[in-house]
Amino acid sequence: MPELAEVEYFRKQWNPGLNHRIEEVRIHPKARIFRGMNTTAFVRALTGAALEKSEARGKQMLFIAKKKSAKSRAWLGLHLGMTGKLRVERPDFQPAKHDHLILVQAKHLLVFEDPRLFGRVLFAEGIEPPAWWAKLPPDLLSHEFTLKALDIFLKRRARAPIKAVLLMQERFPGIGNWMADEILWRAAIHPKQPAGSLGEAQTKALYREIRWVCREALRIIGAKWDDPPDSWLFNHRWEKGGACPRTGAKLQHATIGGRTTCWSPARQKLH
DNA sequence: TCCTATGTTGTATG
DNA sequence: ACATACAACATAGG
Repeated sequence: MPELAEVEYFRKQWNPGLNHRIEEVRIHPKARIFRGMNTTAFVRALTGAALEKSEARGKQMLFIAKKKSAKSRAWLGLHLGMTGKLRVERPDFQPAKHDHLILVQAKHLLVFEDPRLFGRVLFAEGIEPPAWWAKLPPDLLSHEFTLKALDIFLKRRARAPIKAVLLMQERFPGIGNWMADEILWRAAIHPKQPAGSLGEAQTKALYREIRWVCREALRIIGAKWDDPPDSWLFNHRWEKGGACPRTGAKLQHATIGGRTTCWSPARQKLH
């Protein structure tokens, strides 16, 4: 489910737990979301610590916790994979099958559920943010994501279809399958077009629509999970026999870059 | 039964 | 070393 805006929405679901102590940590230690980590140290570090703040960068989230009078902090990274969700429950809630991580507080349970287990938990202790957080690529709405940076990346991935390139988190953190399709539809670029073959005007349009879709998705979905208006491709891409909201022509589907892709052949032509 | 699903990663190949 | 493509991961629902 979660791309940029959905991740931001889920991050805020744990806001009721900020500035409150974690009394207990309940986990399914063998769940795949904990792969590669020391769950014993993880539970020990978080138990008794207070949640200070949280941040989201692309599809990654960071929760910071600190024990009273400790110098070092506990850095909890969460990735929601395909089906992860964060939610809050009352303290007497009985965990369900896919609730793999629960931070128990006096007034709330902070729950991470993930049926398909493609999500991931990261953890570190220390004074400085860990490398897996500090080294994330620049936000697409920051000044560091420039037209020039976009152009350089497209030319390095010259032969890959632009749809596949937009899914690369090292340059487009937070973009997922539906956002990539929405961006290409707005920029009138065919998803199969090789990234290195975009002309100057196309690259500019792509840059503009990347920023626009990120901003609007965060505003509409990230805040309250409202539905985008019907003028978006988003509302039509999964409809049976769906039509392009701008041309009225029938939408087309194919697997591109390993993912089901939707586009409007009337707007997005292969050059 | 078979196909699909808003994601990443390990591995093979060029 | 770098770029590209794709199976694999695990579960539920149509």
